Amino acid sequence: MGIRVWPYGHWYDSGEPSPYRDTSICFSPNIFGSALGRNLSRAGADHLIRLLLLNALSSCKSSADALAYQDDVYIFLGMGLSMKALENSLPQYELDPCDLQFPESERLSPYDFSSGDSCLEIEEDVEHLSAKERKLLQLVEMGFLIDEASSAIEASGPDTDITELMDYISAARMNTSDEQQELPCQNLHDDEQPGPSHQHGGLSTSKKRKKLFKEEEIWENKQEFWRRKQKQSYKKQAKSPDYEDIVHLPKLMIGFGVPDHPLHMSHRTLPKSAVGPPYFYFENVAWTPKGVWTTISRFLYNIEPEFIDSLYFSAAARKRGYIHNLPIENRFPLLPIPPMTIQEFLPHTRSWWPSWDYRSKLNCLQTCHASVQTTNKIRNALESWIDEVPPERTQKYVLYECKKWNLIWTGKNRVSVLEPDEIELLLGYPINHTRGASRTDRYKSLGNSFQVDTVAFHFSVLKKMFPNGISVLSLFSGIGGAEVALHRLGIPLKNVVSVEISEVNNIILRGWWEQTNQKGNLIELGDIQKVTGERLSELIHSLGGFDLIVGGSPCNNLTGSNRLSRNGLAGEQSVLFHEYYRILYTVKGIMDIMS
DNA sequence: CTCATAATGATATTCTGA
DNA sequence: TCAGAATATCATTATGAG
Repeated sequence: MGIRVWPYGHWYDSGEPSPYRDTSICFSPNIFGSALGRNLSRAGADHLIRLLLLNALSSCKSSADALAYQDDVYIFLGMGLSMKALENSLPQYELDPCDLQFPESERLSPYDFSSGDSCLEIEEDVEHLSAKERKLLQLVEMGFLIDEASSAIEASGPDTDITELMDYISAARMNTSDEQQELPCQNLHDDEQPGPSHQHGGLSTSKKRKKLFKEEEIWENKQEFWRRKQKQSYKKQAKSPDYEDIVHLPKLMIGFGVPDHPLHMSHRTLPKSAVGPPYFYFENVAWTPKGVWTTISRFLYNIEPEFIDSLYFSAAARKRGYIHNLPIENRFPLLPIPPMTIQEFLPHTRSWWPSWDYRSKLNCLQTCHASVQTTNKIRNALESWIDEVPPERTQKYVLYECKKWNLIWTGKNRVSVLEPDEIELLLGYPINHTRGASRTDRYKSLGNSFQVDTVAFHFSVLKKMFPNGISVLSLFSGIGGAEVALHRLGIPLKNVVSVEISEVNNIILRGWWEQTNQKGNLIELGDIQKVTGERLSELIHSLGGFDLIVGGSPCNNLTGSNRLSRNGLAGEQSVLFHEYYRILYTVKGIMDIMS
């Protein structure tokens, strides 16, 4: 007897007998698509089940978890079933990972069936700095030059106490120079100290220089430190063998085309299985760790991601990848067109904007902003250059910080962070959209949201299709970027089911819904992991299906700004990507049955 | 408890000049 | 063409005040 593999969304409705009646098993359609709905041979099923169990058991967080993730396999256990039960239901299969023919790279770590705990521990964090490097960086941050710091460590060993190392360096300085050299932290305002970092810009001999700022000095040294470290790691790693498998980001991030730009692509053909209804729209950051977009695309019908920089829609950059099955013909931009440069958007900054700050666009709006310390340091560094243009090294330092933190000029030598109101406008939201939440929360929610004009450009094709309103399933809604975009396009919102766990964001969306006098239904669901197939089925039957499924899954573990847990798709928050396509497949499955 | 503040690197990619 | 430099990046955490 063969074993039938059921696509999730069909199993509970079909009434056909299955050896796993209480367990639904779903594979990524691209990997096991050929197995879906077919009767497999005993051997084929055997292999599949083994593969599935191995993957599931090694990636499941605990036996009580209903959901198990692995890049290419997705399992959903039916109600009341635990991993244990699944395991018990298959006693005939000897589960020994070693006798399976996995490629070495996919070999799973040993696991223990009796323990419910995870066997998938994230490997020890990306190897941090070595003890030696840590010491070196510490000294560099104190203002010592890299070369003297590293020779001190070479001589005394990496375990030497930091104060001893400092003594060593000052002693060494005494020997190499007749002049008394003081420690950098104590005195940086006098004449130069010898060292490589002073060769920048050939200014070391200039009498014009009045002050040598500690901040600039340390910044330059740190840059040098990371440059050297990068060089080392570059040498170490040869070119990656699976280079071709990786989705490459386009040089010009214009996707399939943006307004006022020659079209890159006028139409495309989608795989049959991906064609709507419903339409779907997925978003995430463009710059992810290697291979992430390849994986995402594989789960979403191998559709080519559309990489777009919101630079072409506003005064701020926002590089994102979008995977969707919307038509791309006859798109039109949202009106009015917002200001496209910083100077147009913030005219009052013009009078303070130095000529050497060549920026006309802001960088990506993030969830964090610069500290007052940073802006003070910049002011201090600039204030000594009365009536003259600061030297190149100062300009470089200031520009680096301004770009990094999106600082704008609000006074003579004074830079400031953007206000939440300004960010709202830059992202295309109505002003005061997030008002009411704490300042911190506003920055956070806005930093995590869609750029409305960009999304609206993609959604504009829906306007003709749904003149009587649209039903939207909005996953990871946040502050409602998709809803705002549709509303601004003039597409009536018939039903909106918003799945968002953050109460702050829910309040913001609800507030907007009321303020804009929406006539449709707003249904709020909290935790996406608790949205079951049954619940979706109820909703689909009562609302008559969804026209659009939109969502941007958490990017926390993908973005380069994350210093601590940039673990890729397996990371704590970004793993919820799997929920996106689980729900997409489920809804698609249920709607297929209905039609 | 909430809120604000400040300190905390690393990576992938593009650019550039020889 | 290519090595090295330059650039950009939807963040997390500890801490302290109220």
